[in-house]
Amino acid sequence: MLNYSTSEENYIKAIFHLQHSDGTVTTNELAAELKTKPASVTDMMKKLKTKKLVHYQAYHGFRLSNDGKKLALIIIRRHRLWEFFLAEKLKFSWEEVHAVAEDLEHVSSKKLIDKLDEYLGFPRFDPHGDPIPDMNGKIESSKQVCLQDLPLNQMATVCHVSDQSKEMLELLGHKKIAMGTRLEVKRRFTFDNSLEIKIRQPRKASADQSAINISEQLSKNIFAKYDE
Amino acid sequence: MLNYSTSEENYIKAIFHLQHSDGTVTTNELAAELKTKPASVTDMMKKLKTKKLVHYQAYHGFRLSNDGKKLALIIIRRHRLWEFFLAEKLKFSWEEVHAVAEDLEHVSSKKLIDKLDEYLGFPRFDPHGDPIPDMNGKIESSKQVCLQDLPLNQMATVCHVSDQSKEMLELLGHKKIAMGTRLEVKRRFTFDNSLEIKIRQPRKASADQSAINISEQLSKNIFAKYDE
DNA sequence: AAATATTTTTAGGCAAACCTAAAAAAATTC
DNA sequence: GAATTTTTTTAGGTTTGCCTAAAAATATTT
Ligand SMILES: [Mn+2]
Ligand SMILES: [Mn+2]
Ligand SMILES: [Mn+2]
Ligand SMILES: [Mn+2]
Repeated sequence: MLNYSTSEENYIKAIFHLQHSDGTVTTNELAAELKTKPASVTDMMKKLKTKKLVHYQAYHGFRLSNDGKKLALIIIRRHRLWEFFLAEKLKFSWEEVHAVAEDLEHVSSKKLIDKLDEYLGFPRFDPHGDPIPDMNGKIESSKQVCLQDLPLNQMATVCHVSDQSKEMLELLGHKKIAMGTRLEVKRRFTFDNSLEIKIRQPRKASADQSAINISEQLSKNIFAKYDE
Repeated sequence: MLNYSTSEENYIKAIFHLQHSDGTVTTNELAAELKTKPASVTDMMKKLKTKKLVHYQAYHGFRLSNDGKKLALIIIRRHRLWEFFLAEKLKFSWEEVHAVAEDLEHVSSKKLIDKLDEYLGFPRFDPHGDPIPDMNGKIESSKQVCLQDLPLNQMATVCHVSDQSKEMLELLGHKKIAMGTRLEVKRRFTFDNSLEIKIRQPRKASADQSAINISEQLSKNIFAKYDE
């Protein structure tokens, strides 16, 4: 595998994070994620396409190729191992590790990362609970939990609904929740254990991100997997 | 202190390494050190001058300003701490650490480096025996040794001659060795403990780098300090 | 001190990664 | 399905860091 610039790596990682199962990623989404302009994204997509890291057709979004996915997992592996090192060994606090790892992840020596992994005792999760890909890019799929058990602000993808009654489906339809819907819990009200959640609209960058409410009963029947 | 690019940092560090006591550094020297072209060096010197990191006058070489020196010591601190980490904790071999540290040194979080320093137990020397600057940029001046005790290929600066007789000075003059001469020992012959040394010509980039021979008797009377 | 050789700078260009503004395509609304 | 809005791309520009070739300054020889 060749060597990629910091910028290319940041794009690849961002696409990986935005892209889920099915998903193609849009120009505006990626621009928002990377705090850059849509025109810059288009430039970069053309380049990444010639390097065969993404599938891209003008005006129709893009997704990682197999090589692109492999690369993304390498970068995520680096990132999370460094986060673990910073928290575990250097006693950085939980919230500080990300920013520093954002730079360290671009040091590309494979030997460095594999030795670091060994030194740390092959940790399986980073300080945020996200799984660390192994040497072969294998990543533990994070467990599925019901919405009640989801940490606040943890983006997750709906993957299971335990009650499939007509009434339940009616409610889900109304709330615009379906299999594959990506959401995060923004607040938990202790009075009645109701949740305030935000649904991430696919193919809409900054569209109606308004929060909706979920009763405890409903939340216990919706299961989701943490997004990476 | 502001943030500098990887390229700027590499230039600053290279100037520091080439510049000794007195010394101004020349365009060709720096170009050779950085494996770049003289024209690129001139471009960068103009920029570093406007940033007040070097004193530079066209056609008359350059040297680091006080700020430039401070920055150089920060980068060298990072570099050597990472080398120590790689060798000591990750069990990298002696010769492997440099290349990796060359990248890690550009991750600029001060907190990262200070915590790393603490984690490593405030080491005073890197795996090559070079001193590690402390948090304030203070660096231990490396000890002076006679040429016999100098490790092979360790660039050093002549700083003392114990025998000052006419005969000795005549010989030194002939061999073109003087106070401040920079040299390195290339071979040691076990038969008679004579040394083959190379003298680095100041203000001449790739000039007559031919090796000369030094008898054991002479070598024991010449003292030098490791260069950084 | 002239002539010659070497070193350094200038001039002009290129690639990467950004940007703004305008044009084109796609999606949405009427 | 036509009009409007939104998204995406194109066109053209900037900065950084590099390059080659030519010109200018300095150093060395003769
Ligand atoms: Mn990054
Ligand atoms: Mn993390
Ligand atoms: Mn470096
Ligand atoms: Mn070293």
